[in-house]
Amino acid sequence: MDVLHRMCNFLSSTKGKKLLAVAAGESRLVDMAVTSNGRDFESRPLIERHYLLLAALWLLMDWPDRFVQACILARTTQSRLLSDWEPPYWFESEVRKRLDRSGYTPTEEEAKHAAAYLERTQQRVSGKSVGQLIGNPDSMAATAYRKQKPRTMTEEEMERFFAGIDEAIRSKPKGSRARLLLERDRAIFWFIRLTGMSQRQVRTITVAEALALAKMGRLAGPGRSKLEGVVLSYLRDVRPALVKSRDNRILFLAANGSEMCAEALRQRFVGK
DNA sequence: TCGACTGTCCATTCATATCC
DNA sequence: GGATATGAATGGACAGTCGA
Repeated sequence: MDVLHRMCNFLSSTKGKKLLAVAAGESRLVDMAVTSNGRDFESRPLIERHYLLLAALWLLMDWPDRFVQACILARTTQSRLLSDWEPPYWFESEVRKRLDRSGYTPTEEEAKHAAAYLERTQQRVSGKSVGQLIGNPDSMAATAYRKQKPRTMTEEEMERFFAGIDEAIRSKPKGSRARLLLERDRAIFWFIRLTGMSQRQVRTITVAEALALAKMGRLAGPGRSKLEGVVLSYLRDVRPALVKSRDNRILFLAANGSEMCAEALRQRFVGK
């Protein structure tokens, strides 16, 4: 009962919404929007509770095979399922044993099932998508579905990309942390686009170096004035709200005021 | 207003691939 | 072969949200 209650809450949370989607898709439940506004299970409308309960029951039937398969498809790992509570042994042991992805090597059979699921749900079958589903995009099993390297974005696609970021920025309240970080991301993207720098160079470039590059760098014409505009507006509107120490000379800062790590930068890119 | 809770951001760690 | 990039798993910190 404890697990069922926990699953109902988990499925309605952001971290559990992918698992809920898989449960709805696989069980042929009528898909229904569940608001993730921090409410607990008891305070949700009856129809939502009914839906969540059905999804949780479906997942826990045929324990543990169905549950594990759904978690793999939803990329839900043991740490998300086991954090912040004390699960019963029967639940914890199976979850740890079968959903701990560290050092995991997927089989061809698993890749085949993942590809079939992607096709069934009308998603693109690629090395990356199959690899993500089976937990290791670099595995031999996933590589078999790999096609060619992604091409470089066209100018038109690039414009749409930046328009998307602008739209996301406008959707956030002025002065909010989320808006601030999006504005920083936009500056980073423009900086990379205009300078062609690697992510490592962009992470470590100082304010002085960036200003020098913008004012007298190798860029010519509109590119240079655009770069200068990007740097100056970032320094005026965004960086002062992120910087914690006056001694910090790094241009692009993480939300905590320190230099961004490679993974953080990559995650921001991938998320866009 | 405040406390509980959720969601987001990102640092750390490890494994592997790619480039020079 | 070393340096660097990429990708995944994990968990802590903290901002945001909501109800009492």
